[in-house]
Amino acid sequence: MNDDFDSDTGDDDLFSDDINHDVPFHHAGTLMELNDNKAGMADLDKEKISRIIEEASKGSKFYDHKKKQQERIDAKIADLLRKKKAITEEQLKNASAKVGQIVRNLEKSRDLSRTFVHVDMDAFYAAVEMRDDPSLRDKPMAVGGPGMLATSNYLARRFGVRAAMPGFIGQKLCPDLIIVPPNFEKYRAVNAIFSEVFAKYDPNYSAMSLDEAYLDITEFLRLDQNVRKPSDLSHAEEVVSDLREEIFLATQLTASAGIAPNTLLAKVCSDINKPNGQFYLRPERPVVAEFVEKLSVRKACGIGKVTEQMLNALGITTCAEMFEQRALLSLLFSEISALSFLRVSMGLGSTFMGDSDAPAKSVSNERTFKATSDADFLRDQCRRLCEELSEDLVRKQLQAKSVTIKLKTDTFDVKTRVRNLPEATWNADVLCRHVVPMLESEMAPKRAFRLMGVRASNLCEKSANQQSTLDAILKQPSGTERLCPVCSTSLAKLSLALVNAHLDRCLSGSQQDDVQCPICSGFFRRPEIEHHAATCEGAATSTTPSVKSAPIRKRGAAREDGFVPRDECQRKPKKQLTLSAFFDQRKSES
DNA sequence: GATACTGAG
DNA sequence: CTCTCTCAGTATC
Ligand SMILES: Nc1ccn([C@H]2C[C@H](O)[C@@H](COP(=O)(O)OP(=O)(O)OP(=O)(O)O)O2)c(=O)n1
Ligand SMILES: [Mg+2]
Repeated sequence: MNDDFDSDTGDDDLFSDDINHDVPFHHAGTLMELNDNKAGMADLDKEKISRIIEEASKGSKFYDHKKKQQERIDAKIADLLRKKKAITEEQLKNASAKVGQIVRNLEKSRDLSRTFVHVDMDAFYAAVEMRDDPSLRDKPMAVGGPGMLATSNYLARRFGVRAAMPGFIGQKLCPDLIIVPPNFEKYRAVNAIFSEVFAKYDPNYSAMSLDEAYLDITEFLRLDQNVRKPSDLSHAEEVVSDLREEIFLATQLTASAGIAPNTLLAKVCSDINKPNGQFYLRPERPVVAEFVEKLSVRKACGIGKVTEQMLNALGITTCAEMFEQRALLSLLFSEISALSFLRVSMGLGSTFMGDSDAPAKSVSNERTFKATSDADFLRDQCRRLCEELSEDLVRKQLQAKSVTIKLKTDTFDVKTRVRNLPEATWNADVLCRHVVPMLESEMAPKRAFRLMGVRASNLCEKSANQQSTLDAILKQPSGTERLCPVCSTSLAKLSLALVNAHLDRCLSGSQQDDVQCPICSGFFRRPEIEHHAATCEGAATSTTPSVKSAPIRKRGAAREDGFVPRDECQRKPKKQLTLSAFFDQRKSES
């Protein structure tokens, strides 16, 4: 075991200047200039920040919930420490031997041959808003609403204003804080622009969100023949500097980047010289070892607030300490967790690109509202969530075999209930018929909810085969009226949800005579529903969103339990095609 | 298999 | 007044 990971690291200061290459740009008077005013007159220190936050939240239901949550974590930690106490020398010795073997294997698998870059836009949403409204540039601002902030600019961060903080608390920390509502379409458009830059450096880049991506530039470096001025910078640093410059020229926004031999390290590195900087970690084992040694475990992607607390309780703060305790950790945590801790502490990370086109495993839709126990309101909310989810499923050409309802009480306690469906579906009515009973069994006169959500999982994709038939349908001249391919009823005036409901029912060959109107929940005979629904919908959309009372649901005959006719979405490869064709049509119209 | 928990952005 | 939303993976029973 003398080949332990940290056994041969030198004493050189590997963070000295010749290794830590910070490469800022020097655009005169651009965004994001932190007037580095010293012991900030306006700045708030940590004490003051937490005091204000504390005062703003004390006594609230949210605060109480957080407290209870923390108590559960403390109990878990106490458990962990008890478990640790019970471990014998003998067990530790055995574990140590086992882990030693794993360490050797991991070490053998270490690959320093590839160059990964993690690119992360600086204060992304806020930077876009500042770019487009110069009056915001020298002011503390955040993007979001009074209830929640998505991010803040760097000036606001000095006051402690951060992402995932409610806006009203942000304003207590910083009375001059300007809160701008988000423009997601804009961020998507900006993302599309700099994504083209990513693609030039790695056509296989992997986007993690609208503002960050991993690139493997190994290949690019091999092919890059650009002649550059002599400099202290490595080839990789030059290239990444170019990349960031290109992003800036294309968007007027700055990005930060980390360059390292794997994605885990690249991500950590992108944070080091943020904003508008980059950090290069040389692909040499001792350099990586030294780097990781001092690294706080919290910096590793996957180790969050809770795990950090647990590790801290074991006396582990840095990755070096985590490596020292590897045998103990293998006894206290699951195999998966222990292995991931070990990899982090050795500075090992992924050296290949994640599947960016991996199929989705779930699709969900949830909404927070004013806490209520009103049954009609909740059922109505539930139905809307199902309808919206259904549209999403159709758009993505996915059907669900399981559906989950999520409820959050006014005290912030969350409950989820799943139900497996007899047949995969994307039909809003079907989803709804399964979800509503789950909702009802959780409702109690006393209990008020502040959030409801519906999730589709166990997804199956509609086949490409079906997709092609759909294309044929779409080729119809745009002037022609859209008819239901099964019953030939005109569908021109119906909304996406209604067309969905109609087609699904028609295509399923359902024998059911009663059809429930998705708007008013009333039941109608098949030939009448389309006309009714069109008018009903017109009325509904013109009224305020918070319609308290939908008409009472009358239920004719049998089948309370949301039973789905067996052939609802079975068979009919061809007809399903038709269905999706319709939706694509509608989508391109709107 | 169902539900809760953790983490990310 | 006012503490998000979506998705993935893991833990626990
Ligand atoms: N809880 C969160 C965290 C982030 N975001 C959004 C807003 C951010 O602009 C964007 C990118 O997230 P980052 O963590 O990269 O944060 P920023 O880009 O805003 O700042 P930084 O400069 O620290 O990267 O994602 C969000 O909506 N909700
Ligand atoms: Mg960012």
